[in-house]
Amino acid sequence: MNKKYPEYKQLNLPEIANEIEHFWAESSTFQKSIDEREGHESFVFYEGPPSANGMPGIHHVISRTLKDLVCRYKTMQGYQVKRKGGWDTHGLPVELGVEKLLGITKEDIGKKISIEEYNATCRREVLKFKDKWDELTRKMGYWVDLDHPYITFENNYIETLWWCLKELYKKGYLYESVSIQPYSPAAGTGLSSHELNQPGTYKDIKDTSVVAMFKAVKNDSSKWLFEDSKVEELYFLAWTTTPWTLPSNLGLTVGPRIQYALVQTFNPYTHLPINVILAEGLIPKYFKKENENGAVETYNSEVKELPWRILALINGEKLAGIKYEQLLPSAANTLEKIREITPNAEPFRIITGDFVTTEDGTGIVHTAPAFGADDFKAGQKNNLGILTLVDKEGKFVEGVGEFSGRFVKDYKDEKNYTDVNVDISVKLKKENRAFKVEKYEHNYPHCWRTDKPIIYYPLDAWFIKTTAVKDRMIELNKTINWKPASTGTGRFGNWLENMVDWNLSRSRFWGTPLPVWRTGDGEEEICIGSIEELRTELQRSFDAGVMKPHEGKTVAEQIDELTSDLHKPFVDKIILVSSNGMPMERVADLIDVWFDSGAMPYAQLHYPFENKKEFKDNFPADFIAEGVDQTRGWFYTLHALGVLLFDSVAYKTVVSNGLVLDKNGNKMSKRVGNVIDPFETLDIFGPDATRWYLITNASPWDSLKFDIEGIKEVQRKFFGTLYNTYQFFALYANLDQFSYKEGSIEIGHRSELDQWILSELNSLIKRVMENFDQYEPTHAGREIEYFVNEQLSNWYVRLCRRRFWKPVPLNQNGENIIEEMQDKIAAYQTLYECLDTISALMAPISPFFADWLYKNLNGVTGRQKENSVHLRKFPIYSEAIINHALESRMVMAQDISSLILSLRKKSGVKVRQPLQKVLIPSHGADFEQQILGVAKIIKAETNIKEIDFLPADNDFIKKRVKANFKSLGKKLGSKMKWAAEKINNLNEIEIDQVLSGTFLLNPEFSKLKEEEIYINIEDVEVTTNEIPGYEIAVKGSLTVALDLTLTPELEKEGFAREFVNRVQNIRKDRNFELTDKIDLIIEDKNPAKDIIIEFNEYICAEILAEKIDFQKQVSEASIIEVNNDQITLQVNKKT
RNA sequence: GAAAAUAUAGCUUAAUGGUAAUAGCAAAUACUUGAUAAGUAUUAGGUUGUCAGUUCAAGUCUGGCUAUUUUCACCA
Repeated sequence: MNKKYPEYKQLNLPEIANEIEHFWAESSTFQKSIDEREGHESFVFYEGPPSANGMPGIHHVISRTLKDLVCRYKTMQGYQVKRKGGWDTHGLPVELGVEKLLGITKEDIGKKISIEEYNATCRREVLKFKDKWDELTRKMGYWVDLDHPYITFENNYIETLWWCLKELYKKGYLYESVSIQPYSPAAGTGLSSHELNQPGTYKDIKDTSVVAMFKAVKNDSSKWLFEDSKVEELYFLAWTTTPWTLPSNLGLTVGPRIQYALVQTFNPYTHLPINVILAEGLIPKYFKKENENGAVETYNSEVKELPWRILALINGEKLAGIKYEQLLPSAANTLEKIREITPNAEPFRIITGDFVTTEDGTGIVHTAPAFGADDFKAGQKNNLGILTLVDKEGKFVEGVGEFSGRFVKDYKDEKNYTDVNVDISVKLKKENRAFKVEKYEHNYPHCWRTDKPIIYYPLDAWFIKTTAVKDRMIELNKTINWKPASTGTGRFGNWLENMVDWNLSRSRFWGTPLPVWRTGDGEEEICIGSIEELRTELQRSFDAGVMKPHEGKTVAEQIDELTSDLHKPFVDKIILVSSNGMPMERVADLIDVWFDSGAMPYAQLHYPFENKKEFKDNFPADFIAEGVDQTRGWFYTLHALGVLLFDSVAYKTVVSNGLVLDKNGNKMSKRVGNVIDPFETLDIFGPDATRWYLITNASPWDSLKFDIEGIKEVQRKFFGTLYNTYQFFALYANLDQFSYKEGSIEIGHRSELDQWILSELNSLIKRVMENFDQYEPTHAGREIEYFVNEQLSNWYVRLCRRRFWKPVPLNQNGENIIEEMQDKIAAYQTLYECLDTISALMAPISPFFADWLYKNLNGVTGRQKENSVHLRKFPIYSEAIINHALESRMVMAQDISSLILSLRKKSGVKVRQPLQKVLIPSHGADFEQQILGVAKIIKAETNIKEIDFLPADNDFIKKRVKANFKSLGKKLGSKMKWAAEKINNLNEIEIDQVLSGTFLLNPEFSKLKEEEIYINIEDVEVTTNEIPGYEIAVKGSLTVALDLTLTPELEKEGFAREFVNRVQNIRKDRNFELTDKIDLIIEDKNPAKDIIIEFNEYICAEILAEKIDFQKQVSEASIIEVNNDQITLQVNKKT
C-alpha cells in the first residue's frame, strides 16, 4: 500500500509552524545543517548582539528574518554557516534600568548600595528578557546558536577586549586626552549625551550676549587690509552668548567661503569712529539700510542710528592668519601661560572653519577651545592652544583680574549673585570693545539633577586614535558591499570623512574596565592584555609587598579570587607595582560598550587565547545585517577595530534595514500605543506569512509601514494559493496512487504545457538565485509569488485540471492506453517537480511552510534523502530546459485568451457556448507559427473551434502605425516630434510601403536642405483597430476579432455543455465521490431530447454515466433548467 | 542647524530617458464551479508631493521647496 500525501481540511499556518518547530527540535535539524557541511567552504556571519534587558519588538523580526534567510540560503548552497548568538550586556541602558529598579541614582552607588551588589544586580537584570528573546527566536524560525552564545560580561570575553586594547596601546592608538563634554559645575560631574537628552533639560533662557570687538594687528600679513581700504585701525566683530568664555578666547573663526565686509561706523556706546569687519550678509542685523552712507560728519552721541558705509568686501579665506589683540588680557592668559600648556601654540589669529554660518551672530566665531566641541577641534587643528580659566566648580581661576573667584553662572543660589557676564560686558563697553550688548533668548541644556545650566568643559578621557587610520578606513570601506549602496557612501562615508577620535571613557560602574594601571604621579603606567599578565603582575605586587596578603589565605588563592571577575569593584582592589616599587592603581574609566560589540569577531572566540584557527576561518564576515541605526554604532566599531587591529574590513557585505513604522507611517511608540506585539502576530498568522510579508512588501532598507492587512493578504493570496495547489495535487495523486515510482519522463516527451511550466520554473530558479546572491530577497520573493499565483496555479493547473481527474481510457482489451497513461504521469511529475522546487526556493524566507510542503511531498516519494528541505541543496537551473520561444509563445496565448474572454464578456456569450472562429491579423510567418504552437491551448481555454489569420497584405482590415520613439528618437533627435506627427498621419498606401521596405519621410529634403529620412518596419509599431463586421479587442500590436455567429450546431453543443454542467452540480450536491458512476433517467417529454441523444457519448463520458434512459415518468426527480428549458431527470449512483 | 533616505490610484507596489505609467488589494458589476473559506473577466480609480531646469523626449537626470522617517549636532 502506498503512503498518502497528507490532505487537510484547511490551511493553518501557525499549526504548521508549530509542528515543524517540533520536528526541527527533535531531529536537531539546525545542528545537522551545520555539521553536515563540515569541511565545506564557510560563509561567515556575525550576529549583532541584542541587549536582552528590553522586550523584542516587531522590528527585530525583520532584521532577523533577513539574517536568517541569507544564512539558510547559503547553507542550502553548500556553505557551512556557523551562527553564534550573542548578548550585549554592558552599558548605560542596563544601568539606568537597574537604577530605576532599585530606586537609586548614580550618586547612591557606592554609598547606599555597594558597587559589588549593584553590579551583581546588573548582571542579573541584563538577561531578564532572555527567555522572551529565545522564545521569539524559536517561534520566528531564526536559526542561531542559542546554547553557546557569546556574552559580553564573561571573563573570557573581557580578556579578549583587554587584548585588543593592549594591541592598540602598543601601536600608540590608545591615549588619554581631554575632550569637551557637557559638564554640570553645580553637580560637579560630567554628563553623558544620554543624560542630556532627558526630557526637560533643554530650556529657553535669557543670557547676556555680547558682540565683542577684536582689534586687528597691523603687520606684514595684514598690511594689505589696512592699506587697501585706507584705514588706521579695524576690529573684528564676534558674538557670544557666554561672555565668561571671552578671557579664554584664543582665536576667531571665519567661514572660508563667506563674504565679509569692512564697515566704517561708530561705536554706539563710546561714539568713537570705528571700522569693523563682519559677514556681509549679516549687516542688516546691525545697521539700517537707510543709514548706509549716512552723514558721518554730523554723527554725535545724540544720534540714535548709526551711519555706516562699506569700505571693502573681503573673502573669508583671505582673512585667515591675521592677528588680533587679546580682548581681556590678564595674568592667567598670557602667551607664556598658554605655551606652558601647549608649547608653540599660536593663539589670537583668524582661522577658518566650515562650521561657521551666517545664521546669527556676525559670521565670525569667538573661539575658546576649552568650552566648545567645535572650538576645541578648531583649536587643535590650528594650534591655538587651550585655556581653561574656569575651574570645576564653575568659577574663574586665580589671575583673571577682578573676575577671579566669581561663578560664571549662579550655581550656588547666592542671595546677592551678580552676573559676571554683565560685568564683563560693562568692562568691554567702557574699553570700546563692545559693539552690541543685549539679552538673548535661546535654548540651552540644563543639568537634570540640579536644574542649573551646564557648561561644555574639557575633561580627561581615553581615546582610540581612529583618525590615524582614517584614510585606510575610507579606502577599505569602498570594498564593502553596502545594501543599500547609499548608506555606505552617504551616511557611513560622510561619517568617516568627518571622523574624530573615539572617546572610550565612561564613568559608570557596569562595563568593561579599562585595563590601565598607573602610579600616583602618572610617571609610569601599564596596560594589561591578558589574565595571565595580570596574575604575573599581581604576583610581583605581592612580592614587593604592595599587595598585602589577607589572613588565612595564600597569595595564590588571593590572586585567583582577584582575577575571577574582571569587573568593578574587584579590579579596583588590584594594586600593581611599578618598576621602582611604587603602587599603581587602575585608572577610573570603563570603556564604551560599543567597543564590546565592535570586538565581537575576536572576543566571541576568545581569540587569541583559544581558537586561533577558527578565527582565521571566521574573519572577516561575509555578511552582517542590522538596522540602519547601527550605521554609526556597530557597523562603525566593527570596521574601526578591523582596520586598527588587522588592517582589514570586518565584513564584506552589510545590509542595513530600515525602520518599521505603523500602518500610517508613524513611528511605533509605547506611548501612542501603536506597537505591534511580535508574539501576537506570530501566533495569529504564523511566522511564514509574517516573514514573507516583511520581506516581499518593501525592500529591507526602505522603511516599512506595517499593516496586519498586508499579512492577511499574503496568507490568503500566496500561501492560500500554494496550499490549494498542493491540495489539488494530493487529492488526485492519492486517487491515482502517484508516488513518482515511474522513471522520470524526459522533458521532450512531455506536453507543451509541461515543457512551458518547467521552462518557467527554471527561469524562476535562475532569477531567484540572482536576487538572493545580490541580497535582494524582496525581488526573489516577488518572483516566487508571481510564479505560484499566475503561472503555476492560474495557468498551468487550471489548464491541466482535466489531465488529472480524467480517468485513463481503456483500449479494446480493457487495458490503459499507454500514451494517455504517460500523459497523466507526465502531468503529475511536472506538478510535483514544480511544488518540490518551490519548497526549496521559498525555504529561506518561509522555512516552516517550505519544510512542511517538502516533507509532505518527499514523505511519499522519498526522492530526496534529506528529511528536511533545509538540508537540501538549493535547486540548480538548467539552461537546456529554458525555452524562451515557448515562454513568449505562452504569453501570446495568455494575451489572446484574455482578449477573447473580454470579447465574450462584452457580447454576453458564455464560455460554455462554443464559437466557430477567431481572426487574428498576422504580423508574418513567425508570428503565425508562434500562435499555431499554442492554438490548442487558446481554443480549449476560450472554447473556440478555429483560429484564422488575416494575411499581412490584406486590404480588408485597417492598419495604423505609430512612431517607435526609441529607435527613431536616437536617429532623428529634434525632428522627432515632426516625424511622429507625420507617421501618425500616413495613409494606407504609405503604410504598406513602410511595412514592405523603406519609406522616405521627407520627399522635399533637398528643398529644405535636409538629410533624407528613411523609415522601415523597425521604426514603427503597427496596430489594427478596425475590422469591418467584427467585434475586436486590442492589446499592443495584437488584435483579435471574434466571430460571434451562432449556428444551430454550435447552439446544440453549447446546450450539451450546459446540460453536463447541471448534472455535475447534482453529483456534487449529493456528495458523490469523484469516481462514482451514475445512471441518468430523463423524462421523455423534454424538449432537448434530440440534443441529448446526439451528444450522448460526450455527455456520458463527462458525467461518468453508463447510459442515459428516457422514461415517461421519473420518480425522485430533479428539475434543472438549461437555456430556459425545464428538464426533469433522476440521477442514480451505481453501486 | 546639518546630513541621508523616501514621496506614483483609497492602500501596497512596478516601470534600461522612449507609445497612452505596471500590477495586486480594497470597491462595483458579471461570470465560473469536482482546487470552492478559491478562481476568472469587466469597470472605475493617476496633474507620478511641489516648483523650476536639462532633453527631440522626464515618473526616471539636475537644482530648489514641502512632508515623513532616520542619524548627528544643538554650538558661536
